[in-house]
Amino acid sequence: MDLRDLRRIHPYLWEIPAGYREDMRIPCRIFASKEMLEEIVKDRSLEQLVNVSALPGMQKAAYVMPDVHEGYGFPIGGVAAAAWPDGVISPGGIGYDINCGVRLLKTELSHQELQPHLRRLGERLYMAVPSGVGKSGFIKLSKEHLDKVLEKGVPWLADMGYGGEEDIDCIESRGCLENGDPSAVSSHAKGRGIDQLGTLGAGNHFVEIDRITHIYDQETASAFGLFEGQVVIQIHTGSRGLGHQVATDHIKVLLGAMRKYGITVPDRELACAPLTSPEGKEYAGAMAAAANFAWANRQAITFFIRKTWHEVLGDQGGHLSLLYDVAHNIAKVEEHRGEDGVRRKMAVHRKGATRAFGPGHPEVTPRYRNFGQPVIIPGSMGTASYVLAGTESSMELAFGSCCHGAGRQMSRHAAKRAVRGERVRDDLHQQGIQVYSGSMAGLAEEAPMAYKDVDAVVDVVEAAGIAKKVAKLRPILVIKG
DNA sequence: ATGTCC
Repeated sequence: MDLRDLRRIHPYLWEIPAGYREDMRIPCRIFASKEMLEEIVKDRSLEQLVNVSALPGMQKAAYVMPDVHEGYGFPIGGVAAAAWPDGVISPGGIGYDINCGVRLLKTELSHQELQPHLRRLGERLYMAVPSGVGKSGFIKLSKEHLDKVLEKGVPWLADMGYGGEEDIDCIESRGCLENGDPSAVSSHAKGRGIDQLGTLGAGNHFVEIDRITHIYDQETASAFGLFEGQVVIQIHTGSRGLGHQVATDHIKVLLGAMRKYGITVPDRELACAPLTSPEGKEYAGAMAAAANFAWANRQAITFFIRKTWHEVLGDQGGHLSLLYDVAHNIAKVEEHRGEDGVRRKMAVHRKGATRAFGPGHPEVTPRYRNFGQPVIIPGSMGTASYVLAGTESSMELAFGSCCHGAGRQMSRHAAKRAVRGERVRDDLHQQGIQVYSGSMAGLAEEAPMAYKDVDAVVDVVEAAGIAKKVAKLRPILVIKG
């Protein structure tokens, strides 16, 4: 993509007009500073965005966030909405890690209070939350109970003793998409997932203990229960092997089904089917089931973190309450205004993008409704993370969405060539950050240098008006696959 | 992201 093909709408919003390529149905919009855009045009992410704008039923505009980079079919950091019921659903717009997401637990302790216990806590947490590719967990589910997880998500797991109503209330969609369909999930996918509840996985997934170093918005922070110096815990993981297999299985089916519906796409990786077709509904049901599994996974990890926390800290530890749990790889049917200003149902695909509903939205729990939905933005290892709040203007500017993290700027391969894992670990230790990881190669792939500057990414989404800063976090201890 | 190639 050439910078000259882009029109500047605002200082932090750019557009590729719908006439740029013949098959575009809607324009493409990019949230970025000029400096970021100069980097973004270097990979294929904007070509991929233009491809997305050509899918049947696309509404208003296809968006990318400042943390955008190339992905499978759709760019990571992308948001696109297909009209209900005439549009399509595309697994490439959701990603292989269905409902990859982040939750944040609030502690009642300050950094100083935790410090004497940190080493023991890190060692114990590393044992309590199994990490690494293919690792299994401590929960033994029967096939019948796995189906319950796939169908009912966190509310079922909470009934089994792994959480409470106050957790459910602070999860996007209350931890359950109602169309979760266990019968659309292959036995192969179920076999991969059955022993993986309560496991972290690998790659950029982590459990991280942070401290709040800055409050930007005192009123919202108080409503969210956040204060300066507070220790908080982030959990970043998804649907593990189960979600990956669901994506693999259904992409194959959809590739074969497109001809039947007369759909042509500019890239095979955009395989899709009409939302109301049997194949589209089957994928949507399987995706929802995998999403429910991912929420249940983050809930199970929360259970084991709470258990470990209390074992190490006793009564002094206090309660670990959930701030919020956000999905950043998911498609959901929501109501939004189209380009004509008329509200209609759409299947909003967010791939490496976070829902950021504004104040007053009925989908946001009453406890936060006056302030906007909490949005959790994890940085790369060793860098800051943020808690943001959704804004009213995000609803109009980007279907109520914002960025999801720092965003890669270096491939995994390039990162491994550039730095050794031992060096990354030692550098983090120098900064006072404890690292527990079973894979030095994994640490190299996730080195801070492999990621964009999260501070700059968050500054752009705030300046563009799609989220506002509430709190800044700095890492203390990180557990990785 | 992923039992990182059936």
